[in-house]
Amino acid sequence: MTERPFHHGNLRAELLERAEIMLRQRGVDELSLRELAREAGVSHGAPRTHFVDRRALLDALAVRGFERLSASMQASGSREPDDHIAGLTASAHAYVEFATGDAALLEVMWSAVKEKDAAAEVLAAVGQFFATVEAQVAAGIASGSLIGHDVERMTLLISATMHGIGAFASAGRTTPEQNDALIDDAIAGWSA
Amino acid sequence: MTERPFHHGNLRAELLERAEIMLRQRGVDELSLRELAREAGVSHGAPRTHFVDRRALLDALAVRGFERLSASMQASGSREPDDHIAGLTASAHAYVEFATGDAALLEVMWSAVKEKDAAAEVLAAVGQFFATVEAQVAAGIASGSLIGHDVERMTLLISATMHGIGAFASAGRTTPEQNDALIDDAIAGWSA
DNA sequence: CGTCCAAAGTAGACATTGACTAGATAACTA
DNA sequence: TAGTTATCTAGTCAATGTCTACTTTGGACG
Repeated sequence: MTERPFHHGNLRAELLERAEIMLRQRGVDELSLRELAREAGVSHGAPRTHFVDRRALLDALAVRGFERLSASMQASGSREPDDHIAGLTASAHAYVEFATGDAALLEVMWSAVKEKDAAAEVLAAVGQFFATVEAQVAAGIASGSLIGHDVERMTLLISATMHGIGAFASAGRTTPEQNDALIDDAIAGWSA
Repeated sequence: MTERPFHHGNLRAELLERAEIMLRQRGVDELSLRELAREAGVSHGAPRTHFVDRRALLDALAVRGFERLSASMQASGSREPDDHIAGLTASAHAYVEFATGDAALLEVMWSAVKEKDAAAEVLAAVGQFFATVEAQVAAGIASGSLIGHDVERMTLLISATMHGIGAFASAGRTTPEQNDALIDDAIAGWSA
């Protein structure tokens, strides 16, 4: 019988880890701090040391989520350094994949951004996300393969469309094949 | 002192009414059945007669929401019976307006659709929503002012884009002027 | 008109949860 | 080694959703 030590040693990380899994399996509403603590084998008050309240945990999850999403989109997009349209398409695919694979987390992410007094780290993380898209859009416009003069406007439009397709996909309104088609249609409409 | 009668007489309607307001003011998380009952001046168990559980109330709100949204979009869209592009644009504006004015409700609506075992009435309501968009899209394609051969595909794409713009708008990522510009840009890309 | 019944609402209970507090314990540091 | 601080425990509290047994009301029906 391994005695459980007083100090967990890595509680914060484990809570985030387990929370992400629980989120994926059961959604935000079922995410309970106490249950998380139970699973991690600590007392119900322990999480408070690392997260002042439930929202702080969700904010931390949101930040991690945006980081992972941005990284994934950047990786996908840069696999085709010469064809910006293909890169943007790959990036959009990555977004939609994230939206279906981690629907609840994505909700948490945008909902954290939406909060009246959103945390600074969350805003920074969204900023990084938009910056990722903007870089690809800017490259596309600069190379002449994307229409539109205003980079910011195009970035918003493309982000919004990705977001919408992802939302429908995660709502089960579309099939994977339809998602691909929608992404292609969308980007085709804005290609020069 | 008006004695409160045992029978409220119209509790179900009043609960929905108050819930919608509370949703608008404080979001889903703050929506409490007990508080609703208190405000309506009934006991905490009374709502159970009309809504088996919290989710049933949210489902009912979702249905009402979709009905109102669909009606609003239909009204906006049909104000320009000859110009289908203008009609679609007006319809999109109506969606975004709904998204900003009733952000929490819209969340409840899509979240109700997303539920594993979504209620039949909810699915019917979403169906009506999509049918509304589809009618406008079909008219646009038939008249030759909208590109695309596949009505369903175009309906999904346009719905998703509206949804995305609405989401960003309600998240405060865009200004009203930007919303207008985004809608115009999007539809312009798909105009023949 | 009186009786009976189903619908509507009451009131109390229960488990669960997020939040807060005081105190115990371990780890680091000077 | 002593003191300080971060970490965790355990107890408490109010609020909530849900459930159940009971009461009240309005209407249908003989």
